[in-house]
Amino acid sequence: MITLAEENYLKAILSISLNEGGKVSTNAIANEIGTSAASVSDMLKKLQEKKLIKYEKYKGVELSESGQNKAINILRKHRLWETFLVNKLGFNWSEVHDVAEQLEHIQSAELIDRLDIFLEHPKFDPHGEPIPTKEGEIPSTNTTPLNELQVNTKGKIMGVSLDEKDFLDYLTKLNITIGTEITLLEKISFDKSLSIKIANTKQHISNDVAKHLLIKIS
Amino acid sequence: MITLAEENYLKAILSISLNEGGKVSTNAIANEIGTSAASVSDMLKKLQEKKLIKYEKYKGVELSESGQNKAINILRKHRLWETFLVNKLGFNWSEVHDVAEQLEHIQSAELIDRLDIFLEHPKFDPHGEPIPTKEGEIPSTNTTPLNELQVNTKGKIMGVSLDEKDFLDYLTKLNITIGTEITLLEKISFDKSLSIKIANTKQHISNDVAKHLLIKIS
DNA sequence: TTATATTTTTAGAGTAGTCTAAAAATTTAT
DNA sequence: ATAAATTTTTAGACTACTCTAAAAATATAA
Repeated sequence: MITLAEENYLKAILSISLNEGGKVSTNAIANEIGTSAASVSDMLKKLQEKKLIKYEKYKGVELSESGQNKAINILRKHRLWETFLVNKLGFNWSEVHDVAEQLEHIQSAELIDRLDIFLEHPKFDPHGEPIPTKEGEIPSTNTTPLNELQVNTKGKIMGVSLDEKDFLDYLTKLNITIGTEITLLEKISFDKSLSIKIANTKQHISNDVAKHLLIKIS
Repeated sequence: MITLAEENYLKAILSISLNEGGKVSTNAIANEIGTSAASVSDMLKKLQEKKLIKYEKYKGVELSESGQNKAINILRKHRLWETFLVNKLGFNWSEVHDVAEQLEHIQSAELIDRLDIFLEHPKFDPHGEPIPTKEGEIPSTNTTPLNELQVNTKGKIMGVSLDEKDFLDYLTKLNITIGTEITLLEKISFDKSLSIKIANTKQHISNDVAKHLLIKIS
């Protein structure tokens, strides 16, 4: 049986390796989970014994096949629950993360199968992130972070790569949501901030915001 | 903050006192939770310190007002989730207990408010048990266990007071469900078993089954 | 390439919850 | 009303997870 703490470690390792690729460091995990490096070191030993990770002391860690399956399943559950909370219960996209973090640990494959059916097999969650399939595939989205686009490129916002209330509420204030058409007007080299056009209105956003906006070029 | 274990103790104490009334014994709790009396004794001290129960050594325990509020809220969550699982996800009434036992611990008042709205403010769960209100009222049902009825009484099954798979599957096999019209034909004094009539068919059930069938006399 | 800084691990300890065995209190029965 | 049975509590120990402080390993930089 897998414990709640173990599930959170697997999830953290998956999340980091999806963002950075390659082996994951002890410190990166500690930072992601909000715990000490010592605790992480301890837990890595346990996960190693359960064959959920491949781990060599001082050399970093990666998920084993069974560990990756478990982690992807948690991600699937998280994104399905977020979809439920927004599409069925009427939550705002900025309000669902914390509750989904609890719901993702509910143990029942049947429940998730039925939830998936009830939601009519959604492909993306309310933040535009792809929902892993039951078989553990994470569909790729073919999008580019806004800050990597060339000036004068036009595109559509397909998703956001950060699920934090303040960020999402700020986007809402800027009239930015999934599906919004956007044009990159200018890149300021000094602070990497961007001028953009949304619904014929010119706006200015920081690089920190832009890098979490996933664009499909049109 | 209240822990998962503490929530389960409060729930157990509420459940026992709803069934038996009066103070609850250490052994009764140990039995309900499936743990040792020693563990219960330990936990009662902690709950006492948090003012969730009124407890005197060797004298039994009852919920404090705040403890009762918390326990009733857990019961409300359990029954709302069971309703969701059956009414929206299509689970059978015999399959929902274990998942609801997990879901009842999700911490979010907003979630439960919205779930209640989504389900259109159900008054009863799939087993006919009343769903406590947000204010902590448990509506009374005015029903009588089948085994306490007099011979030749006619009535309707309004609920069942036991949420166990085997029991519920057996009822389904007997064509017994919420709303079923039933007539008590005969009480066998030897083993307290009963002859009943359902949909013009005569059937025979044990006292153990009958006592969990809640009847409204018609 | 040797010293310094950073990262990671180990050591030792604390909390929450559990257990068994034994002691203490209460209840029941003669 | 005292002995026996039952219930409850205490004592001591174990697991899972966490922490801080110190030691060990690795990476960086003069």
